[in-house]
Amino acid sequence: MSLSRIARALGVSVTTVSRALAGYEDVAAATRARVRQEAARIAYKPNSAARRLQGGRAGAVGVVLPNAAGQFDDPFFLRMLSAIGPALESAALDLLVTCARPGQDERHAYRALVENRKVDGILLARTRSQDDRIDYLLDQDFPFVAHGRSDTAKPFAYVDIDGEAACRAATERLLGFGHTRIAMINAPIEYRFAVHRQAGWRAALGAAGLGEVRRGQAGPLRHVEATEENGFLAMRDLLRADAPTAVLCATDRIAVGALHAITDAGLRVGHDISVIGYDDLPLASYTAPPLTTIAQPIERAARRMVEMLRARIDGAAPETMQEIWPARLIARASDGPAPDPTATINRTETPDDPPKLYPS
Amino acid sequence: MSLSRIARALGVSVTTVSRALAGYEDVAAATRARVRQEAARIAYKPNSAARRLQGGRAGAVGVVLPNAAGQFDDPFFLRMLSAIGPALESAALDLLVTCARPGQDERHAYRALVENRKVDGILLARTRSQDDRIDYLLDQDFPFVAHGRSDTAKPFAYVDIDGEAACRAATERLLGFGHTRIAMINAPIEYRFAVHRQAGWRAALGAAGLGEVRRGQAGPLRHVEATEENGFLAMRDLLRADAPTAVLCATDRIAVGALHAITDAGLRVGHDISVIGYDDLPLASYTAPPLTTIAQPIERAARRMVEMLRARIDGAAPETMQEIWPARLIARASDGPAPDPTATINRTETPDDPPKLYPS
DNA sequence: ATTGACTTCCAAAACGTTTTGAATTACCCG
DNA sequence: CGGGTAATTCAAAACGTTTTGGAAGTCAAT
Repeated sequence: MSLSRIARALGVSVTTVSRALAGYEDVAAATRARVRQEAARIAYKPNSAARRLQGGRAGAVGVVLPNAAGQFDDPFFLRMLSAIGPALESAALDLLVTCARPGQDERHAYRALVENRKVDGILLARTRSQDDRIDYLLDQDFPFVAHGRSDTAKPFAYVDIDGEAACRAATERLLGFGHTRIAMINAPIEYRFAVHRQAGWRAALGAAGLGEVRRGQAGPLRHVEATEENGFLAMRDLLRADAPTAVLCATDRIAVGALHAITDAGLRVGHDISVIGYDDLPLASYTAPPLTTIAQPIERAARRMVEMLRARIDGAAPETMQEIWPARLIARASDGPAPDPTATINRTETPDDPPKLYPS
Repeated sequence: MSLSRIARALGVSVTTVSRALAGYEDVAAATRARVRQEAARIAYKPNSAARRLQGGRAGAVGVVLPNAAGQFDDPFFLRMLSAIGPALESAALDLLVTCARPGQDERHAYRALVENRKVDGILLARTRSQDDRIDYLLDQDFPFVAHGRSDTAKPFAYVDIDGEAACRAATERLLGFGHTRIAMINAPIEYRFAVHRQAGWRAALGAAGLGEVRRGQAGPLRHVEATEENGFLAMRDLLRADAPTAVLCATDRIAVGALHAITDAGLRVGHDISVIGYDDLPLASYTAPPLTTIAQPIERAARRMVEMLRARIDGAAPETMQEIWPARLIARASDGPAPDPTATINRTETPDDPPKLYPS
């Protein structure tokens, strides 16, 4: 109704209008100007459905949010979205968001996106070692970029953060403080990021001669879906069973729960027990005490993922699009020197000297 | 390429295939069955662009996320999205997400959605009293549903939470504890929810005979964009200038910052100063101490908004789609009886008895 | 005057649906 | 056997764009 309307008003053909607006050289400068002016006058906006139908491209990119506790409700996804949005906009791509519970729902969501040609490419996060979604997309030869690695035969494009190095550094920091019983509360091990973070932690323990990591030994280990509540429960359990003096948490949300369990037990975070988180949520500066944590450049990674996806959509090969970026430890007040062993003995009782959160 | 492919394979017309799959009665049962079978065999999926072009509908709904601190990064939006997603899916509508900084960017984003016919309707949240977006959409007669009210001449569809009643109840609770200097750290007053929450707080103070709400009087008041940091700064300022014994925070994120400022000053939350938040983030159970706060049924509201939007898209009038739902106070441990006045006098010094966060 | 090269324009096809209006066939009734 | 009704099918148009493959016109060189 609209290109044709301009065409009619000006007495030229639809083709000419189309090409004038697209800036082709084969339309006279004068005509182009007239077309442009009329288009502006009636505030012409191309119909995106028509454009897509003709062009064979959806002009959109898809993201499927995992709709489950510890997943989608994680601020992580908001940060990703907030960076993806503007990056896509500058590429004139729309962002199609779907929600799906991990499992069958999720497979269905990806199939719907691909098969109905609703999007030209997909961004996905929180990769798993064995990842349905990635297997499917590789199998379909559909352009996608992941945040995180996965175990696959064929290569695919990803940006990942080096959680292994980061967690190794964090653990070494704790070792440097003199801790010898350093627990980890990790996310479920099927997530690839959990594998890496755990590997870093374990490597640091091993290098320090605390290699035999078994229950009751140098490195007690728990796996939970990453919510505050699960962090709380896991920490409470650790306090009962394993008596670590330091805990590395796979996410800040876990750490928040852990902090709570520790204070709840009458222990002082940063004195009796050190805690290090991962994510550097805005919140992390405002826990009690402020959380030492690991910051990842999520926004920058997301922007890079969009760049990669555009290249993939244009047919570029994924082999050269595999990047691993460093994370950075942010030292705050939730960790510190290992406690004097004698002080730790009666740790289950309320200490005589109650916690003083912000020593002046 | 696809309806026609089935048609060719079966030796019938495209029309017949289309109508068979759509379930029209005017195609013979036998034919319908054959078509269905062939469609299933080649895994036929309609091309959504073609469908949209023909139908004149976008088959999608838009959400513009405000990309600014204290806004988009608020878990509030994630909760909304996670409820909107499934609700739309059952209506076979896509969700188009755009990010935009409030201001010119934002206007542009809404115009793009409407003018390029990318969506059939829009959902928006965090309404302002004078709201560009709403004015524009009303002016364009474009279907939309808001989370929150606004000052407009024409009626529009919304679901809102009764923040006024909730904040009035929360303030009354504090009054019942014997507090007489009850501050509020509110979000910027241009947000409609801030207006309501403030009105509830003020009404309760007024009814208690503490009506003269002025600086230095019964109800010190601050306005900040809703981040932890701003909550922290505002609370610190309040402690210096106004010495309230209780603080009502417009959001949990503000409350988290406020808690921090209070403990930082050597005061005990729930004893020296009571704090009540608003949102009931998952986090709220895991602050120190656990936060008394107000819970809103965001997910249910979001689902209802989708229902309304579908009706609006189908042409229903907005007058009957204006609902205000109650919120609910969740009592935890961050509030309690007003402190003995004599104890409050030397509140700026570190108390002899340091805070004990979790009294047994 | 013819040829060739440019410049400028356009008709028509294509993308994959849905809808409209009509054609064809089959059947029953008088 | 003619006429009407019902059941089934389909050709064509429409949605709004982009692309393809010329066509028409102009100009300069031959």
